[in-house]
Amino acid sequence: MTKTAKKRQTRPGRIARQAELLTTVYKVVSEFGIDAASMRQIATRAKVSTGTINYHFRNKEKLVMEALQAAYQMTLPEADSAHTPLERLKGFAFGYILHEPNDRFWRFWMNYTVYGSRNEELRKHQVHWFKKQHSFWAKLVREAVKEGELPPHLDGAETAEQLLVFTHGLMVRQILEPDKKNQTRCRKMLEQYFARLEADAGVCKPTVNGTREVSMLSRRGKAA
Amino acid sequence: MTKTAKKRQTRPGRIARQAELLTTVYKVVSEFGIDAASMRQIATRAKVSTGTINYHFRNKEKLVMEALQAAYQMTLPEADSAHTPLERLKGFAFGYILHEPNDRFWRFWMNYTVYGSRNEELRKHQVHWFKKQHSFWAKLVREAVKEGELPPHLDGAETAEQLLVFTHGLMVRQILEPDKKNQTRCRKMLEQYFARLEADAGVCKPTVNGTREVSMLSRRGKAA
Amino acid sequence: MTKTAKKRQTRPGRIARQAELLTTVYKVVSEFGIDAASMRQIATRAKVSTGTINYHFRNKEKLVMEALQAAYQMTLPEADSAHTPLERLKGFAFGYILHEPNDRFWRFWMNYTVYGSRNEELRKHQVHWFKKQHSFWAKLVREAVKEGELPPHLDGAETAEQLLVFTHGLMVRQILEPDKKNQTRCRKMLEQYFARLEADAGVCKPTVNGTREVSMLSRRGKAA
Amino acid sequence: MTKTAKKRQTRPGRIARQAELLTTVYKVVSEFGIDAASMRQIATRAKVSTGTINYHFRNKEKLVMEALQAAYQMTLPEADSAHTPLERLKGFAFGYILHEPNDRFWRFWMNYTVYGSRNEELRKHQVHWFKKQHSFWAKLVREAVKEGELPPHLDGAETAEQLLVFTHGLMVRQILEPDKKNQTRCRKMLEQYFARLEADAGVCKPTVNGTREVSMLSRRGKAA
DNA sequence: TATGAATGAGATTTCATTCAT
DNA sequence: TATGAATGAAATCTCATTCAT
Repeated sequence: MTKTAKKRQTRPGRIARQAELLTTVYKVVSEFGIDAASMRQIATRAKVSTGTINYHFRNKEKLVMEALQAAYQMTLPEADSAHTPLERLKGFAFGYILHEPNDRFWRFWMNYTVYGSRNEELRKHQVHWFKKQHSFWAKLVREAVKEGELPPHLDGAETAEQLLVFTHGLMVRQILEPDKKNQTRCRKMLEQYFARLEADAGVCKPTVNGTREVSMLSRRGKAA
Repeated sequence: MTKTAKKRQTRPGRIARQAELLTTVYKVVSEFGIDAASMRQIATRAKVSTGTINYHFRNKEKLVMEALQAAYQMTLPEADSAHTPLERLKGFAFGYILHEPNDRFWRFWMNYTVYGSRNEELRKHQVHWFKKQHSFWAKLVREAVKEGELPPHLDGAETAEQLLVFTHGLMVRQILEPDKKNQTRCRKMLEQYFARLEADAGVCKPTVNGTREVSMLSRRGKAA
Repeated sequence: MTKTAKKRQTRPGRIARQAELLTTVYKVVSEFGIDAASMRQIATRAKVSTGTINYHFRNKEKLVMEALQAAYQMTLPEADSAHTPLERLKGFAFGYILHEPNDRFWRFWMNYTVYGSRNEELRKHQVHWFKKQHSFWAKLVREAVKEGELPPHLDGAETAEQLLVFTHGLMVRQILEPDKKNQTRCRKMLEQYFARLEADAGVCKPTVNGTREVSMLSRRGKAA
Repeated sequence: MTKTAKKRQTRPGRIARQAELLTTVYKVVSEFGIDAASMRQIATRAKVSTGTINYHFRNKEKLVMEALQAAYQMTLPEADSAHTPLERLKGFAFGYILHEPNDRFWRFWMNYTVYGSRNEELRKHQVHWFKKQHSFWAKLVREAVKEGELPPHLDGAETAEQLLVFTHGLMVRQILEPDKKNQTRCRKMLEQYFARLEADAGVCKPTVNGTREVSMLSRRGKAA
């Protein structure tokens, strides 16, 4: 077989072309799902030939994986400063409330995730990005705690994970009913989630009153 | 030719045959996803011919819809008594922690849900069942409140919806990493969720006044 | 093989049932064509099971053949008296002008004819009926000539055949454009055809003036 | 496995390939009819894969339509000069007398026409070509009248239409009985048709005055 | 690099027919 | 007689991928 991985050098022009392509992939997949998005459809929409796609990306699977990668890179790193850690965390979390154009990303993400349940390579890939996201959110939580925006007893990793679970749940909810009304409801639920977090999430593990006091203190400390 | 009349065994009757088929569908779809589950594969696994499937169910879409219906009917109505409302609610919620064999149902559910984002009929179908589930959980919450198992200020519908969102999020999390360790972590998160719920989720909607002492105490402590 | 032609006796009740069935066949085929008319569709429309059809008629081909037979028998033998031969001939010929419900018969006939071009048995069958029709029309022409309704020089067989050709052409024309306007035009063409026939078709073979006179005589004879 | 790369020969180019394919379609359909001509059969006969056909033509319907188009373009425009208008008209009309290889075209045409009775798009297509043909014949009739080859009272459009009807009828007749003997008979009928046309069809539309004595005489005789 | 015609496997679906009841 | 579930072959069409240009 001539499957001897001809490593292609990155050359100028090539990158722009590829980025365009990946954007198309991500659009088409978000609309039709991975299985139903055909290479021809993608090629047509991207205004290249099918041959070109298979030339650049070995096959469909690789193409989709690279598209996820690119999508993540487009979406995630809007990590600017000029905002407090909590504001930034909220910014990311509310990104899960679907609205043009970010819903495309999440639709793609959902398709990819579910598809991953029957393709180990894709799943690993997805987990990799999930972990990155998780640790980033955890860091933000810790910073927010340090700056007194969140109660001090909150564990970064744990709080981040729970928040991620909740936001993923919201996404499922919105995919189930993608109308405006439901989006508003979901936004409210997320606001409540944060309200509870900021006010007092001390109940979570330490049901003893001792810890509770700490929580109260922290609130007062904030009020002071 | 080997056309030596393969004598068909006495047929198991229409209903039995259909139930068998739907079980197979649900297995295959949970493993491969809706698009990747081919009619032939389903037929082979169910040991019928492809013609038989299309004879009973008009087409793939209808088949999958009926499979969901059947799966729901198998899974949901384990609404026994002999348990308190909260126990029963927990029972349902912890059903979202994947473990053989119920994980199959949820994998199927996830595939169906995501698929529904590009098939209005399926989506409607899914929403229908979601609403049923939601109102059932809401009822359980209200009963639990009435019996003092949950804080009095909790709104049935709202609490149920938030819980559903969280459990759906847990499901996504488990599909992303379907190993034992993660399942344990998810179970813990759900336990914490309930702990918080039982103890005091009073921040969310603090509009109620003075019914449950414990809750109120904690509030007062906060106010102090 | 158990293909030992179980000759089924004709029993009361059976005939009515069969007639009903054949009518349905003929309706369905006229709408969809022979290939596209499925046994299931016919069965459903006739409100019997597919098994019943295959029980009565060995297979689809036989079924369609019997349907033509039945259709011919329904359509053709409206050979009453109380009309002059020419009137009756016209009656048959104008039957080729499509209008509910006789158009169904001709649509069926056309499908059958074209289908016959790749099925010798059906073709033979069709030819058989065509010949019957032809000789009947020829007889009517001869009678019309005898009674002075048509010019004396007309040959029965030949005139009938030409008329049949023309009417078949009209049918094709009407299938091509099945609107009212075209039907009217076709009717006019047929009227003209008859006008020419009655007036003087003497030109056809004998271009000499001699025969022409005869023609004139016959007309006068009628007027006298 | 015998997957030993069957080297494809250098491809004959898009247009050549398509023309080849359409010729095959037209052959196969003329033999088996539209419904019975399977894509696979066509593919096999054309020595391409089924994929190739569906790549070039979207689907069977489009394929058949293009085949008719191509067939028309191959058959019709043999409009040379060096012949008088009447000769050319006769040339076209006698084209309806089936004989290799033009019978293929007419078989195809008949199948297409009948099929059109249940497919509006095909029917429209067929009507379009019919109209073209009709206006061309009408023009020839007018030219023939002008040159004195045909009686002056003949209306171009009407005469052409009647002639077309007759020839279509002859085609049906020949499909019904496709043997030599019948072909000869049909040819004779067409000759007679022309003979009558050339001599005097003055009865049809007696609105003209006095040009052709014979015709007028016969009319007067009738009036007397 | 890029193209797009060509491929052939495989997907869904339909169909005439069989046969246990 | 009559039924209708079951069959498996075959039909149409789609798809990822290859490869000569």
